[in-house]
Amino acid sequence: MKKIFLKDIADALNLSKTAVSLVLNNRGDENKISKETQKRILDFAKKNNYRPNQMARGLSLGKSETIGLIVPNISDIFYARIAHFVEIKAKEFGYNVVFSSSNENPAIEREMIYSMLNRQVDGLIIASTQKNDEDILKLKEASFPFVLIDRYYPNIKTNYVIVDNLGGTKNMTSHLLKNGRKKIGFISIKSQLDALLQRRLGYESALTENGFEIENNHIKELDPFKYQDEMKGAIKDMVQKVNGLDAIVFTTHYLAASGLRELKLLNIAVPKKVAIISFDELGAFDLVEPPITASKQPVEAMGNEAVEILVNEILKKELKIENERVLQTKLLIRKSCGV
Amino acid sequence: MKKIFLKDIADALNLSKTAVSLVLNNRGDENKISKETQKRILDFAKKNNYRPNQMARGLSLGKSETIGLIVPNISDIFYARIAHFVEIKAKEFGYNVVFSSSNENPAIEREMIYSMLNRQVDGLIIASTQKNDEDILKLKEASFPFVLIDRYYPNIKTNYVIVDNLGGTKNMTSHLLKNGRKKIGFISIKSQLDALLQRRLGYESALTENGFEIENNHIKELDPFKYQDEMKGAIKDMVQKVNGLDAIVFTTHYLAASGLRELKLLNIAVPKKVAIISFDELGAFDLVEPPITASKQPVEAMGNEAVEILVNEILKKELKIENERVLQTKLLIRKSCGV
DNA sequence: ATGAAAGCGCTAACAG
DNA sequence: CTGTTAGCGCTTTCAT
Repeated sequence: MKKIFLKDIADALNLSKTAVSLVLNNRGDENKISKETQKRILDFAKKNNYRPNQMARGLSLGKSETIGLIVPNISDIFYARIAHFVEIKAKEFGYNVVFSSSNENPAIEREMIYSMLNRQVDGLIIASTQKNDEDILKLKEASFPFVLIDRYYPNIKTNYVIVDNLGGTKNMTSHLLKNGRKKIGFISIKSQLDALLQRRLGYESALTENGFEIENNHIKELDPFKYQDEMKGAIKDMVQKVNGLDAIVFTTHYLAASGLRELKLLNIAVPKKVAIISFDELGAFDLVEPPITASKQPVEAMGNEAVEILVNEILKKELKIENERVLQTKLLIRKSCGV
Repeated sequence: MKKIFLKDIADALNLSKTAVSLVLNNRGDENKISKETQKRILDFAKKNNYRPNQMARGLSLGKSETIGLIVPNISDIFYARIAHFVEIKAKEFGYNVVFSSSNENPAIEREMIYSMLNRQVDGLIIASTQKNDEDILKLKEASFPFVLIDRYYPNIKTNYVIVDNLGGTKNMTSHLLKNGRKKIGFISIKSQLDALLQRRLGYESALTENGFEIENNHIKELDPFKYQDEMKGAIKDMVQKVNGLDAIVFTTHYLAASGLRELKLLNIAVPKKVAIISFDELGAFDLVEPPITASKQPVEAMGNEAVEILVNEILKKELKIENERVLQTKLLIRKSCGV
């Protein structure tokens, strides 16, 4: 594993660094370097396991062939799966990926954005805290290639790949209604995230369109960092105090998991007494008792499209086409809403 | 967001690049640069949002302040959680992390190792396919800082952070025995991974030490990529053909999930007829019906320790101390083994 | 067809 | 205390 440099191979072969560099970058023909010389170079490089120093290369070229991925939390299975597909697709295009978690903290997100810029990533995929208008705007003004994923800024025109949150939740709520539920609760996270707002709107519009009232005490929005503690109270309130509540829409997989946990502890029969339904799902939602009906997000497509848009953006430099993609979720019907 | 360089600030302040560089790297005092000059530099840099180009810096310094993480699959919740803790700890030490998935393919793993070396990562954390002795040896010979995580090479002396697979599984099997199970099956993945071998040994030693025979038809090792298809047959074989089999040890969380799925489809009562127990767990194992008893891996400690060892290694350069850590799993007793 | 030389942005001897 | 200079390893223009 002794390191060998461009110069070493030029010296060994009695050629100039230029020739070697050109050939190694597939520009031999184009520069009319004899087939034979090319072969000598290629062979020597392979034999000695030549590997260019990417920092030097990057410095010279002004690019790193790396893309940055910033998510709220890489250990959330949803973002882990996004990362997985981003990685695969990025690799197809020859890019590596560096990742960072913002932990929903806009200050950290900002720091991560700049840290990645310093490291000369060629582009950024961001599942933003959505409290960072300023930096997103700066990226945009600087024409730095980036695409928002999962969460976008409704007021800023950017590339993004998101999901139809309103439609998905409306669909979920309608499903409950179709199954005869009359008093449907809604448990979400207290947050400014547009996705969460849309999910609430979806829930509300399904109710309204079906002739139901929106009752404020049917709606709970929990603290993002204390939802586990608050869940029991929320469930008690809704099921025991709000008379006859017979279903709950959960806006995230972890809320649904937590909610089901509490329902079980409180000995409330699901779906008999209360039906539940979840936006997005955990790996084992089909094994849970009862298996939870959920709107599944198209993670693979999200990852793929984000990378495609980004790479497109990186390569086109100036001539940008803004891409705004809204993908559909898919309702997986299981037992938690009754038969 | 106009980019500003070291030279720009030197020019603007009528100083040399040296002075600026020194001050910005906190070596102002050490080089006896006047407090006042230092302040001017710092202020100007902050005001103009100076951010050094890390590729240039890295090239010059011969390091990147980045560590590489190679795992089989970042979308496996186990590795996602490892990645999460690795990231947090790395950040504490000022390192970024780039990740790659090998998809259990040693050729890809090799490619990723070299790709990361090219990108001048300062160190590597690898959950190896364990079929890459050659490259691991090369890293070792080259004294390149790295630590193995989750999977190690028993025959190669390296730094590693793993888990007591044998002990964990032995513990699990004993737990079943203590609960009165007499005919315990074992479902694993067909693989050369030492972890899996150890888990089998743990199972076997628990049986032997308690005076039970090891029956070959109580043991199934499924194809890593087709285990879902093979699971039904395995379960049928064991439960319906192997007379009176009353428990199954699963060596991974996804096997347990898949196994439970099939047991349910076959209408086999868990734990009444067959108890199950899992090595490691999925997020919702406490919600599953029945909640699955599982040996939980200390992911946070694994990630933390791997980074600590690695950083230590990176900074100490020559003077290495080999660290070999074996952490304990924790048995979470739930309902799937009977009361 | 091939090579010399400058330059990417930063760090660090060394000299003053 | 500060500045000059060389150099990290690679690419690329411009001569030859």
